[in-house]
Amino acid sequence: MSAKGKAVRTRTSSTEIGDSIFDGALDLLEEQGPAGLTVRGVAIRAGVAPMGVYSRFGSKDGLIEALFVHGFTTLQDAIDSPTEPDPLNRLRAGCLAYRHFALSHPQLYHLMFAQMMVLQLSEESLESARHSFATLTERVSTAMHAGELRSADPVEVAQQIWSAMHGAVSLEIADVHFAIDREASYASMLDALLHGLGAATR
Amino acid sequence: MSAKGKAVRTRTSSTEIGDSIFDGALDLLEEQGPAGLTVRGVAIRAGVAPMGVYSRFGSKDGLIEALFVHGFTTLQDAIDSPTEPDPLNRLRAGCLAYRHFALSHPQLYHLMFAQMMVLQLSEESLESARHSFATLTERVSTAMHAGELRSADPVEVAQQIWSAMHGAVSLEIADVHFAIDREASYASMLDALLHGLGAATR
DNA sequence: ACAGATAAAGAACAACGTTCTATAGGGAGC
DNA sequence: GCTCCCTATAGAACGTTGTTCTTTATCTGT
Repeated sequence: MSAKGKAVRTRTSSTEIGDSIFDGALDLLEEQGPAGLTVRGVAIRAGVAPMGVYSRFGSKDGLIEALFVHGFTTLQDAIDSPTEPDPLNRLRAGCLAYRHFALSHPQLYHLMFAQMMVLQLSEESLESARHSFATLTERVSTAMHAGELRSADPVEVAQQIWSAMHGAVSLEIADVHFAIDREASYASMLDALLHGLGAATR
Repeated sequence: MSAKGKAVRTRTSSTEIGDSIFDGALDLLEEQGPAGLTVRGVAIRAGVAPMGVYSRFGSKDGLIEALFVHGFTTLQDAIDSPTEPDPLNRLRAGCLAYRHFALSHPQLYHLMFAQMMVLQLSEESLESARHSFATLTERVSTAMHAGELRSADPVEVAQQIWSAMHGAVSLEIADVHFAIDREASYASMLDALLHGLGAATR
């Protein structure tokens, strides 16, 4: 309050706004799910005005799109991070890391795939999803060349593996999972599929 | 308009309102996706007042829950409908019917799983999801008893199959599918998994 | 036929995403 | 350092949404 009784406007340094909003959105999303992602809620969390979402991300959808890209970029890193010398083991470890990412960020993972049917996504954003798929395909291809998986179109095989992983973690984070040991169930499904694709029994 | 210039209220027979709203919601959902599912939009489509959603379904969420139950009930029928004499073939046909259902009702399928992470669902509604899973488990169990799948906990195995199916169709209806022949890709993944679970090579 | 309960229609309210208006930060020029 | 102007920030207003409240018509029981 100023000496004249008028409210004093505070103003955030413009270099911090984008990050504050993005971090606030990420936090609110995991804490409250998609219902927590309101423009006002994010702005309050970030300590800025709601208009900041529009100047920085263009719209609420733009903010969601930024979360989408961040999610796929992080997912790609997860698939890519294992460094086992054996190609099949490296692929498998990447698949385990996939689940770990999803379970560590359940709401973000859910948003990434849910928004594909909802949001009008830019080519650039879709590219981030494609990159994570390409990383998986590359790992599959390497295991094929090493003779550890039956030779086939690596894209087709990667699609199958991705489908299985996505289905498993989606049901798991939604708590629609009736198996007792969820981690073992995921590993077992993965091994059954890899075996069906030509891997030696694990 | 009455002779006195006052609008004449029309009133729908109460036995029709619930069905009109539900059918309107189902149509709008498939035509426009979740964004089309507004209370006013559904009411207009059904030719009733928005308040009808509340008296019949309790809330917008209640309407969505009715769609959820309808979806899972229909999905269960799809899994259950094949009558092939051979248990493994019957299971496999049910899995193909699963995909057919999802592709025929992409938005409904998406809503069914998306809402699991969003909606506070009644025990009754969750039971409809469990019933469709139980049907799949039963089919798995029968194939095991016939010696066509390796003996294991049928729940665990059904969970794996469901995960793979769910992942595959989810990515397919979201158009995140890089394989050339999607139907063949699904069948191939299914067969690889069933083979890994003990089925003779198809 | 009449009365009362209930649910249907229509209006109003609070919260939402978005756009508009007022204000302050930051950079350029002197 | 000071002034001016542009831009982005905060705050307010607007249209749409889900929901609740009020009015009105249907339905049931006597």
